[in-house]
Amino acid sequence: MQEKPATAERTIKLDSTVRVRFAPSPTGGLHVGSARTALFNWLFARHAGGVVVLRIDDTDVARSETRHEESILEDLRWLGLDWDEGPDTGGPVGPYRQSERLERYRAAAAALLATGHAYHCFCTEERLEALRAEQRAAGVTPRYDRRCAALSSEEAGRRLAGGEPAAVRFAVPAAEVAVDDALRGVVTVGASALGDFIILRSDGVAGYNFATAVDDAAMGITHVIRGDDHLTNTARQLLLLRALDALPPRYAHHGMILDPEGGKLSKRHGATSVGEFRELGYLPQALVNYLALLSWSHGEEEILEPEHLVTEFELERLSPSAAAFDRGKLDWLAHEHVMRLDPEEHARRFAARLPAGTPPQAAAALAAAAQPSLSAYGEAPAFAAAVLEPPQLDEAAVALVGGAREQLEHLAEARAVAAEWLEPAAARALLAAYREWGAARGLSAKRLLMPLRLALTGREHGPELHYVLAALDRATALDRVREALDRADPSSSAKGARP
RNA sequence: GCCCCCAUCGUCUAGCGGCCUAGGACACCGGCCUUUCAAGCCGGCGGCACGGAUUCGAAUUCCGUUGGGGGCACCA
Repeated sequence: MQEKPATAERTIKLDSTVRVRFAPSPTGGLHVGSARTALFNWLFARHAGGVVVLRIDDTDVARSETRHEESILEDLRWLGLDWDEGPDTGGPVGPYRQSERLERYRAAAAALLATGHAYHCFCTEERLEALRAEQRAAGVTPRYDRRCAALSSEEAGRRLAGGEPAAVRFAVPAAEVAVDDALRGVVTVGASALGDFIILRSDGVAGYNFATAVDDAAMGITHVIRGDDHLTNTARQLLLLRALDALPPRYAHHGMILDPEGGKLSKRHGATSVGEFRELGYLPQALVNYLALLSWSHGEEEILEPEHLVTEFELERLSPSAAAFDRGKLDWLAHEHVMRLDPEEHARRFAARLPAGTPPQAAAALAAAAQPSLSAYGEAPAFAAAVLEPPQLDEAAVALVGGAREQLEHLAEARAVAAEWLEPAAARALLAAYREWGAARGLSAKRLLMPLRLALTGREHGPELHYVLAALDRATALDRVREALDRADPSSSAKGARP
């Protein structure tokens, strides 16, 4: 018996308002993969002027935790992905936690039982496990053998009345299911690959596919954008929706995120959760931009702010293939976003990452020095420490400093009569005068400045020197120069130390 | 094992039968700038997985192979 595609004749009304949902499971933090899926849904809905629903899929009672729900909401907010209806805000089709909707699932299951679309199953876990092992060994797709479907209603009723635990299974029709995917066209899944799955566990809690189908219908969800790992689930949900006589949403299955080697994304390759990227100090708009660019593109433009993404997003341009997570490209994009940030906003974020007690003048100078090169604010402490922490000069550095005594003493004199703190511009002017003075004596910029850098920071590399000078107060700068000179030639310290 | 999906530079992608001796971005390499390292700017390297078929013409369509990914729970 051939059956026509389920969705073809049941398309969503064109004039209906777009309604999408994020449906995270609170069994852990928000993964970048889930965040990207949420982002696509959000972009699609916001672009269309639609409604975003946040639904907590917490039917896994054993693994769901409130603290995870809270952290997911926090991560979503941090990313700027807001919702119109959800467990915190409420809404017309609530409640928005599946654990609070169990009665609805039971009622729907009862309806399916009554119409013969579902049946009670008394099989034990042990039997099911053995069955699966057997099937696997025989090289066939493991699936329920429908033993309990053959039970007469009298017998089932008798066993139920006797208190025997029973789950409810959906009777999958022996036909093919056609998923009309927005990105892939019609994908046909043989029902033989599905098996009669459980819609209500023996403890009375709904299974994932059932709760999802019931809620997508009850909440008026018009579009479901999700990873292609859900393709076979979609077939199940379509069957369920049809049995429930409900209109299915439009589905779009995008590709998944892979690790840099093309495998499954895992911790082995660094941060994988939104929370980790936040802690590393990435700008949320940068992570959003990067995630959007994995599987989606907009011409040659790559650096896009969230508002821009909303106006340009088109579902049809989502790629059906998988994409590897590239930390290098994320860092480049993040860097671009840092450079575009308002300098004051940047300085505020930078300073917030510095140790307590860092002088504001130092923080300001270092922030200005760092803006053209940072990718994430987690880099701030090390960037600042390289300048602020007492310098450690090695032998070579000491020798270089010793060879530049005259220049350094001249610079120290100039610094000694200047303000306690120098703005970067003032420091730059001071250095310009120093270079002029040196040039008149035939000293190259390098011979003037490298010894100074070494004396001040002990390092060959670092921010431009005027920022270094601006980050150190007068006393500290002078102490460092004198100390370095002292080490170069202790005997001349009396000469070197001027009032 | 069975079922499903995917397949353009190392990576993300543009390309939707002739505008393609395949464009952009990251990375990489080289140069410039420069007190250093970065950053920035300029240039270079580098790809249609393979085999058939359709067509006057294929990266673009179809079939197969190979490769990768996903699914196959009283998890979601």
